[in-house]
Formats: sequence, C-alpha cells, structure tokens
Amino acid sequence: MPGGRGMMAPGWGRKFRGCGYRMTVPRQAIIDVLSKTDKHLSAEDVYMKVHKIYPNVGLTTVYRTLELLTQMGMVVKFDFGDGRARYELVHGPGREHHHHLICTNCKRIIEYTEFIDEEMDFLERAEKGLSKKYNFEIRNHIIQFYGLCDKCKSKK
Amino acid sequence: MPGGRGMMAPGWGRKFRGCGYRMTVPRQAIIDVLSKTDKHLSAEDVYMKVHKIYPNVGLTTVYRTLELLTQMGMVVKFDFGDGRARYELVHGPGREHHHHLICTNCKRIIEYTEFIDEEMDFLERAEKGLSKKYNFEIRNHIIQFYGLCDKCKSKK
DNA sequence: TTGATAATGAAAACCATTTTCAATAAGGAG
DNA sequence: CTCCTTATTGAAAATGGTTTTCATTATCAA
Repeated sequence: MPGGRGMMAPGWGRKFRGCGYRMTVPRQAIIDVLSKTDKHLSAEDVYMKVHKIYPNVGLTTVYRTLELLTQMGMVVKFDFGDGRARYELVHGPGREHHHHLICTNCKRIIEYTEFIDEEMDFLERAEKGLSKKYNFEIRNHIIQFYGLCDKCKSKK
Repeated sequence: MPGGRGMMAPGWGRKFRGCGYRMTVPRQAIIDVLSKTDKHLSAEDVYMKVHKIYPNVGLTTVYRTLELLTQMGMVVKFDFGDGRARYELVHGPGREHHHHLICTNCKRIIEYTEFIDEEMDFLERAEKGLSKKYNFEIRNHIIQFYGLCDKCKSKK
C-alpha cells in the first residue's frame, strides 16, 4: 500500500492550500475517518473515532473542519430531524450516490441507491434550467422522503 | 364569508379529533397563521404572528403544535442550515408545490416552482418502487439544491 | 353539567453548536 | 534549515433553539 498506514489519497493538501487553508493533523484525521466509513456520522461520532487515534483533537476542531469541508463542497451535511447534523464525504470510496428515507415515527433512516438513473435525467434538466434562470451555481443536492417504515406502518 | 372573521376551513377539528386530539384556540390560531402566509416561517415567526391576536399563547405551545402537525403530515419541516427549523403547511392556499435553492455562502433561500412536471414523473416512479422495495409509506419529500447564489458567485 | 384527561404556559433544563482567547504549528520566505 | 507571519487549535464559557416539568386550565364525550 503506497503511502502506508491508512494515509488517505493525496490531493487534499493541495486542495486546502489552494483555498488558502492549511493541511493539519486534525484535518487529516477527520477526513480519514470520513473516508473510511459508509455511514452518515454526527460530529460526535467523528470526534470519538478521531479521538481513538489522536486523543488531543478537540470536538471544536471537528465541528470547524466539518463546516469547512461542507463549505468547500467536499462534505454533505444532513438533517434527519433528530437534533444533530450528519456528515458524509461526497466521494467516499465505495460510496454510491444515494438518498434517504426517513421514518417520521421512529426516526429510522433507510439509505437507497435505486432510481439514480431516472433521477439523473430529471436533475440534469432541473439543474440546467435553475442555474440559468436564477443564476445560481448548483453544487449539490439532497432528496429525502418522509413517511412510515414497515414497522411503524403496521403498528398504526 | 360563511364562518366569518378569518376562521379557517373546517375539517381541521374533525381531523384532530379523529386522531384523538382536541381542537383548541391556540391550535386554530397557529393553523390560521400558517394558512395565511406563503413563506416558510420559523417557530418564533409563528409565535409572533399568533401573539398579536392571542397574546397569551406561549412559544412552547407553538413548538408543540408544529411538531404535532408535522407528525400528522399536514406541515413540512425544513432545515435550511441556519440553526432554526422552518415550517410550511403542505396544502396552503395559493401555495404551489415547490422546492428550495440554498446559498451555502449567504444562506439565502430561493423558492422555485419550475420543473415540477419533470419531477412528478421521476418521483412517481421512485415512490412506487421505494414503497414496494422497502415497504415504506411515503408521505412527503423534499428536494434542496445547495450552491452559490448570483451575488456570492460573483464575489468569489 | 360533569368528569376524565388532553392541552397549556412559565420557567427551568437541555444540549448541539459556536465563540472566545491564549497557545501552537503550518509552510512560504530567506 | 530557520524564522516569522498567521491560520489553526483546544478548553472553557457562552449561545440559543427546542424540550421538559409541573401545576393549572379547557375540551368534549357521556
């Protein structure tokens, strides 16, 4: 494994510096955690995982880095309605483009990757039209379906 | 005007009672406020508008009622990333089906109603497929585009 | 009219996130 | 490689939207 020991793909450093930011140990660790999971982690989740390897990285830094990555468009921030934000690296390894079903009753989150082709078709046209009409540069999008999961549906 | 004085359409009372809830003055007032606006209001926004007419309705009740209406599927709750939730009546008068563009830089929200036909087409198929595959009863959905608005785009 | 109990308001509690500020470290210049 | 500017960090405190508590009030079925 060139680079060794769980080091992430290079390019992040250059990307940061290109924006006037610096690549630091805490930031590397946070990106590393995000790129090694296929789950949507909360700030606290990230903090705990980072903490195992770098115990002196603070929760504050995790929040700041996640915010920064979100601003840079490298991370998507989700609100599933449980009072804490979740974060996902946009281009995680083995991470397909996906969206979420949210059970409004038990708050369960179901990830789905189906219908992405159909979605692409619709999104392409919408993005093109909206960009032009509102002169808005679209960088990302989220689609969420709310309803009742199988368990909650049968309980009603 | 049958019913008089800004009273909302009936049916709400029955709907509430059908779910084991009661129709109260604060709840009427809150629904009334929601049904008279075409904006996405925060809990505080609703509270202030209700307060003008019923000064003794508390913010707590506003939160509770908005939560209740959201659970009932009559209201959609949005997170635009500014730290406070927004609420919209699903079937407001003069309220078209719409979605939002969110500027990640200045937090401006742009509402759009275009491409709903194309969306319908895609959503119908997705909803049908997802409902079946995950045995999930879809009641609502949100689509949000993130990016840079015209002003923030030119500043970069 | 009455009674069971859902709903309410005020104040306190909660808790995820942000701010403050002095100390530290990244990385370009020399 | 060393220095110096300044972005970054961690700990603690502050913030502020939302929820909980609890005694009081009001809804509505009988």
